[in-house]
Amino acid sequence: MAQYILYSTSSCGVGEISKHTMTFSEENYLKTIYHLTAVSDTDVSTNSIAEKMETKASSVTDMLKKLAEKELVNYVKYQGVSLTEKGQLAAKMIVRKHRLWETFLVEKLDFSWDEVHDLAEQLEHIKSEKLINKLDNFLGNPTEDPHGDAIPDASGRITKIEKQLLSEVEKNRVGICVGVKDTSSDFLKYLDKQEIALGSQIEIIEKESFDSSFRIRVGTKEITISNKIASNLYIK
Amino acid sequence: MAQYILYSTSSCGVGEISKHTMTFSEENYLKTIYHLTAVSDTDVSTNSIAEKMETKASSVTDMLKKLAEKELVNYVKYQGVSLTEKGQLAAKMIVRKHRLWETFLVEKLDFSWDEVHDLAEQLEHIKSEKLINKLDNFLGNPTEDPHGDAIPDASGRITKIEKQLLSEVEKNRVGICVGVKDTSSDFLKYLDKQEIALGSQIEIIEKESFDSSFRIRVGTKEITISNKIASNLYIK
DNA sequence: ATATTTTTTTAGTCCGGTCTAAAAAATAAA
DNA sequence: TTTATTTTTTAGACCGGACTAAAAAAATAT
Ligand SMILES: [Mn+2]
Ligand SMILES: [Mn+2]
Ligand SMILES: [Mn+2]
Ligand SMILES: [Mn+2]
Repeated sequence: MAQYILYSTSSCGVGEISKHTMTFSEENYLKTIYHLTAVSDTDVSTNSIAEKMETKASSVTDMLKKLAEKELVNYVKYQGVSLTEKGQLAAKMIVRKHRLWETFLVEKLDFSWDEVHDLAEQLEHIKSEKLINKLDNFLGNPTEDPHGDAIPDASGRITKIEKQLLSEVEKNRVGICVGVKDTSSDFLKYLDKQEIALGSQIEIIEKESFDSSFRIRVGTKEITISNKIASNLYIK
Repeated sequence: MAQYILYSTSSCGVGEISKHTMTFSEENYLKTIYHLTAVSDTDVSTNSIAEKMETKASSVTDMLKKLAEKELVNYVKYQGVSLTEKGQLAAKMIVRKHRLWETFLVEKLDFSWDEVHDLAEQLEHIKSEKLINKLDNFLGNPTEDPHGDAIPDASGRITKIEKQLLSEVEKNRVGICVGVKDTSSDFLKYLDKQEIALGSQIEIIEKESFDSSFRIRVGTKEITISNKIASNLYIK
């Protein structure tokens, strides 16, 4: 009875993963685990995956076994899951595709930043290394997507940009908006309404201690934003 | 016991079909029926679908029932199948997507015409009317794809170009190569080797009656091509 | 240390899409 | 017109990926 204890010993290149073709479902699970790992850095729980994917824990367990069988995750039952080298690389390639497609949609097809995520959820599953590398080139090898998120390069490397949540920045600091944490359409449309975009200059005028709201100057005009807004905006 | 006799009475617009989301498989069946109809114009047989899709007749029968249930095809058992108005429009939209993506890959990403079909087989299933219309615009609303096939417009209309198979053209005629019938990578690479491309001028110098081969001038140079080649090249 | 609650896994079902084998209908041959 | 062949459909199974309900393990509370 296999216990799915599969620790990757040798590393592997991008070429390896593209041989075994993955299903959409497998790709979505890998991507979710990758994103969950990024925030907590510990092993990821079955429930957290289920919650994020809006599925049931039992479905997650099933899939974790399959992914472990394919050596994409380290899975020990009741003890959560983590990505193997191979799994991490595969996940990064999906994220790469997602973010490059988002960039294409905004830069070339004139979509607005709140429309592209759902489309990229489809496009990220198109299987072709050549296509994505040509697309990358066509776009001028961008390092960030329309939401300010880093785009992994063809070998999976990420150049991470130092940025801080607006909510964790001291009064009087002036910075440039370089990213958003929440990428929901609602939030992005709110930012459009307030004329906050990537590249906007933001100055913190006042922090209200009572409700942790912020008085900021964005461009020329002064506005008040809630703490929830401030904690979803990255500045540099 | 339903007999699947579903004749479409009222016509329907593009908006209609985009509501009910189709599976990849359903889309592939529709597209196949569409293409088979184009050549014979009579009802399409179960076996011909199976052959073209490299699947089994029993699988086809199953799917035809489902498509009939959704009023995408007129299906009477043992009597073949045809597309309803709704089904034909849906099929055209898939073909539209396929050919626009092929055009994008060749025109913008610098793929060669023998590489794009398989990729377009994936991309044609991306669900978004807005995306495909924006892509169409980005490409300058092309009317033909890289193989000379007509691209249906947003409402499904096709401007068909008069063209003839090279094999059916009389001696001494001079024409422009405007399309290929076979779009296999092998055939397209052969044409590359012979420096025959869309737009090439072709003059028929001689028809060899013994093996029906052709002596042609393409550009400056003179070459001999088999009847099989000639019957897969369209000229105007 | 024991009982309770939460998390995770297992067992069993379902659905879409495929398959094989066998039955039924349509077509072709005798 | 009867027989043989081909085409098509049905019956039953499998697989991937989801679900519910119940069991088992882990975490928390008493
Ligand atoms: Mn996104
Ligand atoms: Mn993004
Ligand atoms: Mn094609
Ligand atoms: Mn084509």
